[in-house]
Amino acid sequence: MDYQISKDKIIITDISQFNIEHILECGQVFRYKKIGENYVVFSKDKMAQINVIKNKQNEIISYEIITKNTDYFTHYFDLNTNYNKVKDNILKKCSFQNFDNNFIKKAIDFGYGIRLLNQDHFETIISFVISQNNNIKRIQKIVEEICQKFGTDMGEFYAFPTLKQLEKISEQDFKQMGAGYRAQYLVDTIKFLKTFDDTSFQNQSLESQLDVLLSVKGIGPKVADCILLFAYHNMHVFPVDTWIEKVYNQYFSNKNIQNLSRLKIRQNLTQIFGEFSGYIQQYLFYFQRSKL
DNA sequence: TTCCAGGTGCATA
DNA sequence: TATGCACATGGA
Repeated sequence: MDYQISKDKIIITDISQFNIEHILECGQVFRYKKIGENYVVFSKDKMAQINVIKNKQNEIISYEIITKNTDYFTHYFDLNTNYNKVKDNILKKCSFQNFDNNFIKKAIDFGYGIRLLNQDHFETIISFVISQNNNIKRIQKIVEEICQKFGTDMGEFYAFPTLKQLEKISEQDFKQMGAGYRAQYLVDTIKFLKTFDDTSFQNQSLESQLDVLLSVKGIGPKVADCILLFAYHNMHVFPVDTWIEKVYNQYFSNKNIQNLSRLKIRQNLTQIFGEFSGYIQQYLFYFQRSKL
């Protein structure tokens, strides 16, 4: 995708491939604020303000990303991927499978401008442990409180805590911040992160990466998939949560075979979408949730 | 009051 | 291997 980058600003004019509302509100990230039509997003110890630029007819013509960390947010927003090609490839997969792709088209149209973010690894791991059996508003609230109470004061905002800062948080602290029964999972996860070698993890196969993540008490198949998708940008995974389960039962499943296990649903969907699983998963999740 | 949310661990068969 | 239940919390 085309974009112009300078010292403290990135300008995006291809608005078919970038829609900040859809990118941030589609459920992949929890640390952002909406200010009018503009957004501020926080990642690790960095922030970016995304301004919507309109013409006289009140139509969006571009976005500007204001940040001191242009390189970081170029990668964060996945700006070097062409999402028009991604969408074409998803639809090709459907036709190759001789698949009724009408609702897929609808979901992709609805979520136009979604991009799969490259989020901070540890922040994503902690956030998605909190996410289990929880709703997005509460997840956002808990993550924000963790930053405010234990992260470094950056002036305009609080950074996500470093590993050293995370180690100081007790199970009782997490409970006080509303984590509920996940508090002990969080403490266990942080203990795991102390011995975690992120570089060697990135060089492992998907299968062994899943093994590593699933060995942590509190990380199951769905959270592991979310971590691999949203932190490590692995598009071969298909996180199946309650919304994707609904999508599957409504559109994909043979009406005679209802209530497949989430594991089986994941198998079927990754078989259809292969290396584009992560992308289509996000469009479908956002589309299904919008129906409420 | 009950149900639900970007589920998981554990006991049981 | 698979199924069923408990687990915190707050909003609808």
